[in-house]
Amino acid sequence: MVQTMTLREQIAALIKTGLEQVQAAGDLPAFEVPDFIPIAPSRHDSHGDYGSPVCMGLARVLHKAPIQIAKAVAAHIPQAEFVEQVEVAPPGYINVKFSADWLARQVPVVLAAGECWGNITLGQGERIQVEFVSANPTGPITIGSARNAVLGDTLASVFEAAGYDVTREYYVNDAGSKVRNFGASILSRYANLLGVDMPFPEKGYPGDYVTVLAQELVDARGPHYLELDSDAAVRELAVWGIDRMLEGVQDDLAQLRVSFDTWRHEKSLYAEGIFDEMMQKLRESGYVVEHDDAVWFRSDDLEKDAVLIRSPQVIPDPEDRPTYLASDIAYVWDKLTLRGFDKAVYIWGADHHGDVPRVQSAARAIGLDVERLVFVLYQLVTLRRGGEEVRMSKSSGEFVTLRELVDEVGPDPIRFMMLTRTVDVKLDFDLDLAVEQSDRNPVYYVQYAHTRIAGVLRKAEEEGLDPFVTGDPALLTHPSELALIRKMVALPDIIALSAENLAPHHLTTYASELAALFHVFYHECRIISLDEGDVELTKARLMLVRAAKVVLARVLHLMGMDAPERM
RNA sequence: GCCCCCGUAGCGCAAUUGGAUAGCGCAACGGACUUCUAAUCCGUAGGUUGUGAGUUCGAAUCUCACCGGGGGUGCCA
Repeated sequence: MVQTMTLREQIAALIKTGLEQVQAAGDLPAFEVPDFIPIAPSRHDSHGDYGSPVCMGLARVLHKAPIQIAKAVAAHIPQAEFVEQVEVAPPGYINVKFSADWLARQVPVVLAAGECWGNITLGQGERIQVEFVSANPTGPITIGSARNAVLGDTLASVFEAAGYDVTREYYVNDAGSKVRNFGASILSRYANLLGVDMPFPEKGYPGDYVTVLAQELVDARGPHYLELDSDAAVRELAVWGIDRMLEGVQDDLAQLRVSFDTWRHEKSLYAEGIFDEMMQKLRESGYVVEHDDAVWFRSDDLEKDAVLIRSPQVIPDPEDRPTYLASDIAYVWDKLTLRGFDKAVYIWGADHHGDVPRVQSAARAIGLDVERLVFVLYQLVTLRRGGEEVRMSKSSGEFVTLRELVDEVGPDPIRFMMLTRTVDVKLDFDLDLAVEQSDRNPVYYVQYAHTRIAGVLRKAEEEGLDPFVTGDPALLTHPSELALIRKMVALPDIIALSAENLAPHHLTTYASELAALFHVFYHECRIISLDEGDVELTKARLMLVRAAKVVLARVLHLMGMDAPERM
């Protein structure tokens, strides 16, 4: 069950019709109907459920008071099943109030939709690729990447719900000098373990995990790699090490309930000739210049040129060739042309914001529509322990791994905390607070609502009632029941909002509000009553809480969280 | 030097993207369990949205300047 129009869109359509009809009827002079009609949920009950200030904007063109325009328009807004009343409020709002009957009747609709509740057709099957995490495979996943992982995965889920055909991809940076340093780091540790002195590379990776890898090698292969030519050994060990790290990355992310459809290796862009194809294109169209022992990408929409590749001669082995921008351009070409995605979404830390114009400009240079590139830049995570900031970097060898954190607090609190804030704000991750399992942690508030419903349904069964009864929705008339349903029917709009604005944090706000309305309802209305006169009401309310449970589970699952039956 | 992000109640953050009376959670204070899980609910208190101008019917939101905090970038030029 997929909704083709969200409530917001339906209301916009009604008002649009009103705007057209009022002119056709000659009640207002001719004017151009705006293609975007602002509609927002009302913040006060006296304003109905949704309101639109569209007539305020028309006051100037029509030289009339907004309230008069609103009245004239409102008179031409057609009837709709879900609308009880269209009201005009000063200074010129058009407010729409939902019909209570209609709201109650949405309960079985939600139940019928089940885990599909909230799905919309916004994306119209467009193929969208979300590339995220893509951390260098030269070490384990850190907490810094956790925000990326959660944002990317959740956004991908939101896109799926919004009707896109989604691919989750991890880009493996397995070419270039970092990889060589990684291999050399392993070799040096390996040699040391075997009692052979070998200097540690200047830009090597000092973390303990490298020594662990080296030990593994010693155990498995003995001194084999010392017998090889050291270049060959480094090369072999780099490939082996990266494979080993990727296994760990995949595993760690799985613990956070993040997984990928595809893993694209940077090296394969060279092996498949995509890199050469792209360079060829750029050369032909004159975007490439060579000077100072480097190849530059030159474009009028960049203030400065950007380094494409460090050495002008095309060296066959990408590991010997620090490439800067070039791989990224080949990769865009791969995404949008060779593999035919309609859109490519990049989830990047704000420290990469400088790369955005370069990639955009390069995409334009190879003839791609920049609108197809979507960048989500999030502010970085700072980690606190005991009130003190923990600096992290793989090259310093000091960091807190995702694995450690997940083992300690579980995936749900991490996911919720990473999602709560907008991407624009820096995230302070307080390890002490994350560990704390108390009501200071809003995660449990939402999950508890789900658990409570599960408890009620179990209780119903114990009392000999059928928890899956179909009741009469018309009996659901209590204000707290209707408030809960109002929130339930808003989910499709929340999904649209999150997808359009690349803002998955709306899900956490929504989940908390939904849970709050359930808790209020729970206090004000007894669900299971064994009184003879309450038989029908009990059925109706069991049906309502079951639907509420469906919506809570849906939004929790969209966020990649568990919807527990017990806590 | 230039670029990006942030500044909203004591603290941490929202505000459907320019709309009505700026919300939520912690923390504080006062209430509610012989009841389907109190990890809950109800109430009280807390604000010149960093400062100053501008844009307009209307600004937390857009523009400019300044003040604070964070991050990027500057070898060619």
